[in-house]
Amino acid sequence: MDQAASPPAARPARRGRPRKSEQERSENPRHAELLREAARLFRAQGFDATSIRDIAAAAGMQSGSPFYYFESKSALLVAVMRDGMAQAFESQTQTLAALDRRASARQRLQTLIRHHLGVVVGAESHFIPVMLYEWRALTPTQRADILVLKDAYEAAWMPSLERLHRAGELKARPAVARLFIFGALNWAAQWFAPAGPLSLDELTEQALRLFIHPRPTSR
Amino acid sequence: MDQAASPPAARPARRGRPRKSEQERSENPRHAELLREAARLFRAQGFDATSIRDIAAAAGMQSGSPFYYFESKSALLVAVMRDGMAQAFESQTQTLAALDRRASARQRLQTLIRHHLGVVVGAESHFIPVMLYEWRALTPTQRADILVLKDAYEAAWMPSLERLHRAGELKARPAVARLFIFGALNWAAQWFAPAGPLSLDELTEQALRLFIHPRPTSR
DNA sequence: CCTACCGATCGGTAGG
DNA sequence: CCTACCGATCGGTAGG
Repeated sequence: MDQAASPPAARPARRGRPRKSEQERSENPRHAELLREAARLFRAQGFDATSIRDIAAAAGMQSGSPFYYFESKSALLVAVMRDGMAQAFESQTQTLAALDRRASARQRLQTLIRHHLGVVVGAESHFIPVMLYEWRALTPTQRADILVLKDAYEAAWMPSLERLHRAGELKARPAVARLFIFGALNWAAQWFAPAGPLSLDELTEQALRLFIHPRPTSR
Repeated sequence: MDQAASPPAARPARRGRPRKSEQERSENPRHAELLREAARLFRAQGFDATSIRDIAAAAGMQSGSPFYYFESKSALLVAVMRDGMAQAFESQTQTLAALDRRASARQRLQTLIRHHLGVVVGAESHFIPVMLYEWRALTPTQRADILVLKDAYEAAWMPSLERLHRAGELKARPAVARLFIFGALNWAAQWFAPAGPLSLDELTEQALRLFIHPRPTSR
C-alpha cells in the first residue's frame, strides 16, 4: 500500500510516471494536432458522439494517449472553444485596427460582418458551430471562462451599431440587433456552401442590405 | 431451433408477445407523455446525453418500457421533431388564414414573425431547439422526412418576403433573407427570457425594424 | 407494460 | 506516449 514510495519528485504526479510540465506538453505539435482533430470531429459528429478513441485515432495515437495532453474529454472541448475564440478575437482586433480611422460606421460593420463570416464558414474553422452546439456540455465554470472571450468579441461590434442607430440606419435597438445579427450570421455555418452561387463578399452585402437602412437624405 | 413454432399470428412479432396495433399504441396517453418528456429532456440535455432510462423515469415507467411505444431512441427523436413541425405548420396556416385578405405584406410578415417567436420560445415547445441541435443525429432518410414539413413551413414566408422585396422594403434577396431571418429568430430560443424586459410583441417589433425598411415615400 | 438480462462502448487510469 | 485494463452506462431484447 506504500504507493507513495516513488522516485523523488517535486510534486506528486497524478498518474503514472512524472509528466512533463504543462508548457512542454502544450508546445508539442501533437497537442495542436489533437486540438485540430477534436474540433473537426466535435463539429461533424457532436461532442457526445465523438469518443476519445476517435480523436486519438485521427491523431495517430492509441486510445489512452490524449489524456497525456488533456486532463479530460471535457478539457479538450473547452480548449477547442477557447483557442478558437482567442484567435478570432485577435484577428478581428487586427482587422479593425487596419481600417482607416475615418471609416464610416457602415464600413466598420461591413468589415466586422465579412470577417465574422470568414470565421464562421472557414474550412478549417470549426469552433463556432462547436460553441453553438455544445454550450450545454460545459460546466458553469467553463462557460464563464469562455464567456469572457465571447463578450469581448461581440462588444467590439457595439460602437458601430450604436453609431448606426443614432444615424437612423439601424432601426432596432443595438443590443437586440446584435443578438439577432449574430444568430443570423452564425446560422450561415449550417447552410452556406463555399462552392455555391454566393461568395462571402456577396453574402456580406446581402447581410448589410438586410440589417442596415441607408439614410433617405443620403440618396 | 424451431423458434418459429409460435401461436398463429398474422405477422411475425418482432419481440415478445404480439404487440397491439400501431394505432392503439399511439392513441395511448402514455405515448404522448413519452413524447413530451423526451422533447423536454432532449432540449435540456441533448439527445446523446439523454438516456432511454431518463425518459422512462420521467414518464414513470421502467427502463425498457419506452420500446413498447417506439421502435428505438432514434424514432423517438424523429417523432418529437415531426410532431412539433406538424403542429407548428398547422397553427401557422390557421394564423395566416385568420388575417384580413387585404393585410399588407408587412402585416403578414409581422404575423409570421410573432407566431414563429411564440413557437420558438414557448414554455412547452422544445422541438425547434431540438431540431437545431440534433439534426446531425438523424439518418439521411429521417432528415428528408422532416425536411418536407420544414420546407412547407418556411415556404409560407416567401410570398410576403417577395412582395416586400418588390416594394423596396426588403433590400436583400428574399431567399437569402429567409435564411438569415430564421437564423436570427431561432437563436432567440437561446437568449430570450420570458421574465426579461422584452415582451414577445416588442421582440417582434424589433425584428421587423431590423429587417424591413419602410418606404421613404410612405413617411 | 415489467423483469431480467446481454453485448458493446466509453471515459479514464496504473504503470511503465 | 503505449499496454492493458476497470467500472459504469447504455440501447435494446426475450419472454411474459
